[in-house]
Formats: sequence, structure tokens, C-alpha cells
Amino acid sequence: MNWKELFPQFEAGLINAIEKEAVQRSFNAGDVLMRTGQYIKSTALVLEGRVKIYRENQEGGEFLMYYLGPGQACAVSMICALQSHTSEIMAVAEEDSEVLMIPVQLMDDMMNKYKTWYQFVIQTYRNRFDEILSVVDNIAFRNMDERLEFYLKRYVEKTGKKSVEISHQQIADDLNSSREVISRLLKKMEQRNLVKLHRNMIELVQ
Amino acid sequence: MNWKELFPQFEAGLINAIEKEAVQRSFNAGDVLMRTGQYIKSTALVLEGRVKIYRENQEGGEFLMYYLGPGQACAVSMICALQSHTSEIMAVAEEDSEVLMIPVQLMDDMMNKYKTWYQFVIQTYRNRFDEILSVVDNIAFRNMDERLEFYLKRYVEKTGKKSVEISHQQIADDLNSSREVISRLLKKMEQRNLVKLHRNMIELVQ
DNA sequence: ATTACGCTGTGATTTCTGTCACATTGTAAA
DNA sequence: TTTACAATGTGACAGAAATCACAGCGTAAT
Repeated sequence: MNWKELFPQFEAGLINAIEKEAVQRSFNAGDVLMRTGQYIKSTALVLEGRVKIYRENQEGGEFLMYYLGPGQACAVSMICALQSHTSEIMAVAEEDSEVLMIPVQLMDDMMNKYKTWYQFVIQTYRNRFDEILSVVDNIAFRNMDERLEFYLKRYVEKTGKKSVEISHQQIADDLNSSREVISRLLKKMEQRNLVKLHRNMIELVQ
Repeated sequence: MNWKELFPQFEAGLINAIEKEAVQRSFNAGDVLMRTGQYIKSTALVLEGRVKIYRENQEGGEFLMYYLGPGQACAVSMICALQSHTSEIMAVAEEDSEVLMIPVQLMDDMMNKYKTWYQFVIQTYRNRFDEILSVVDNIAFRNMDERLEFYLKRYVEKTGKKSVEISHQQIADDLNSSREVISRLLKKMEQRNLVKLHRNMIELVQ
């Protein structure tokens, strides 16, 4: 597939610049793109697959922020890139993924030269900011049952699948909860006829 | 006081543009600068005082995101401004405040024309993003006692005072908790000799 | 088929937090 | 001073969620 189709708004000069300077890399499911505390050398544009962005703390806890799909970019890497800061988040490929890596040094120049890049960056900021705001809403105002429903809904939206093919343990990790709690809440959802439970798979009803 | 001293990095042309087009407004403590769901007509630069940015939900819950002090700007209003979106947050003056309001229509032009404005906006994004990340860390990974300590610490950092001059109820609101819980945790902190409690005032011991 | 292991179900218990009820105290207004 | 009210202290209880313990069940490897 041609990556340009994912970014039809990009102007010709920008496309040339990216083609000349950016590197396309493949990641296997589970590969780490970016680690907490690491220096950021490039901004990542996702072309294929799915990349999970999450926060990590010292005690080994995790917390899912959001997913990046084809056509999306990591706002954190843009912001950090512009100031050669270290990363505050983890980025891991959830599926086998293709990612376009744009070296930091180009960012500033591209922002000035290419209006469509500038707009893309601004748009990315806004979208990620919004996602984080809804994440904050969820943990600040909602109980685990509602957070779980939100999580499942977001998962199917993001993947396009109609079932969530992961284990209860993984969900617990993403929500910084525990496996038993998630299992019990899922059972309750099944009783309310919202989901059907299978091994490694949660089917959303309707 | 001259507002330009707060933004020594701004170039001459930018200062002229702001002086010609922006409006300086005064807000009393408690005044609402921006309301959830409202259309954003301008970007706010805080010159004096302190503005509280928080999230609100339907059931009347609140949740403090961060404060803006002199020289700081609201990232949300910038992002929204650039796309004439509605606000997702509440902004309220905590103290009597002076704020420079820059009409949205100018934002795009200023971003292109003035390099120092562009850098200021990027810097603002990064700072607010970082603040939200540490907020997420706190609610995702920490119990209320640690969140309270973080809250008090941030308060004294932001105000420059060495004591927190607000009621337990207000703290509870900011943390989306309840007054009794905060009172009890503060008592425990007092027993650990971290604070001294007074009426409407919490003195930090160090 | 047998084994091993990861996934899921479920009870019991504990901790943290929110809620209700009510007492006490400090401060400002009458 | 007396009154009124807001702020704080505290016990009792309820509910959400974490933790521990262990049983049953699928599936993949042998």
C-alpha cells in the first residue's frame, strides 16, 4: 500500500521531503517503539497496524492512554521531538505495524515550510489532548464497570473488529486493575447481556 | 506593571500586533473565564493572578487539572481557538486576575508571521501536556493520601505561599473526593508532622 | 492420551473511600 | 454578648476494589 493515501492532505513538497528523509520501519506485535526515559530521535507516523501508548510507573503499574492507528501520529513524540526531550510514555506495537520515522531535526523546518504539516501537527495535538481528557474523565469520575465498558467500546472502534481478542489479565493491566475484578465485572456484563465471554475473546452484543 | 516583561521572548512585531488587537480584561476571584460547552472566541494569556482549569461532569463533579499563573496560557483555548471548537474545560479566576484576550481570528496569522509566538504556543502545549500526564499518573496510580500531598505541594509551588489558605471542602472538590476523607487524611498528615492545621489554612512543615 | 500451563470462575477477607449523622469550634454579624 | 453559620472532628457503616486462595477448563506440546 502507498502511504500517501493515508495523508491525502499533504502537499507535494512535503511528500517529497518525507520521502527523501524519513525511514519506514516494520515492528512486530510486542516490539517497543519508545520507552519511558528514552531520548526521542524521531516522530512516528503509523501507516499500518496499531500502536499502544501507555504510561508506566516505578512499581510496575501500567496505564493505557490511547491507541494510534493508520494515519495517526504520536503527539508526545512531536512535542518532545521539537525540544529533544526524553519520552514520558511507552509506545508498543499491538499488532505487526509499519511506521514512518521522521528525524527530529526536520520537524522545525517542516513546520515552517509546509502549511499542511503544520495543520497536521496542530490537529494531532488536539486529538490527543481530547483523548487524554476523556481518559481523565473516566478515571476521575467513573467506577471500574463503566471504565471497562468504555475500554471495550474504544477497542472495537479502534480495531474495527466486533470482538475483543485479549485476555482478562491484559485488560486489567491496561486499566491498572486486577484480573479477578475484570473477570467479575465481565460476568456481570454477560448477565446484563452486553457481552458473550469466550476464551481470549469477548464478543460485544449488537 | 507592563505585561511585556512577562514575555521577554516576544519579537517586536508580535508585541505590536498584540497591543493593537488584544484586549486586557480584569476578573475578580470566582469569575468564570470559560465554561464547558461554550464557544471559544479568544485565547487567554494570564498576566496577573491565578486561573484554575478544571473538568466538570454532568453529575456536578469537578476535577482540577492545573493552574495558570502570570506568563502562562491555556493550551485548550489555543487548540480550540485554531478550530473554533467549543471548550471542554472550565476556567475560573482563583484570585483577582488580569488576562490578555487574543481574538481567535488572529491566531493562525500570528502562528505564521511570528516565530516567537509559534514557539510560545508549542512550549505551552508541551507544558500543559506534561501537567496532564502527571495528573493522570496521580489518579491512576496513587491513593488519596498521596494525591493530597501532591495537591498541597503543587499549590504552594504555584502560589509561592508557604501555607494553603483554603477549606477542606474546596480541596475535596478539586480532588473529586469528600470533605470527611480530606479532613481525616490531613489529620494523619498532622500526626506525621507534615502539616499544621488551622482554620481555612494548612501550614506545610518542611 | 497425557501432561503442563495459561485462562477463567468464585468465595473470603481486607483496605480504601464515600456517606450519614452529629458534635465541637471559630468567626462574623446582629 | 448573643446568635448564626461555616469549618472541622469523628464514629459508624456501606460499597468498590484489591488481594489471597484455590478449583475447573481449554489448548498446545509431548
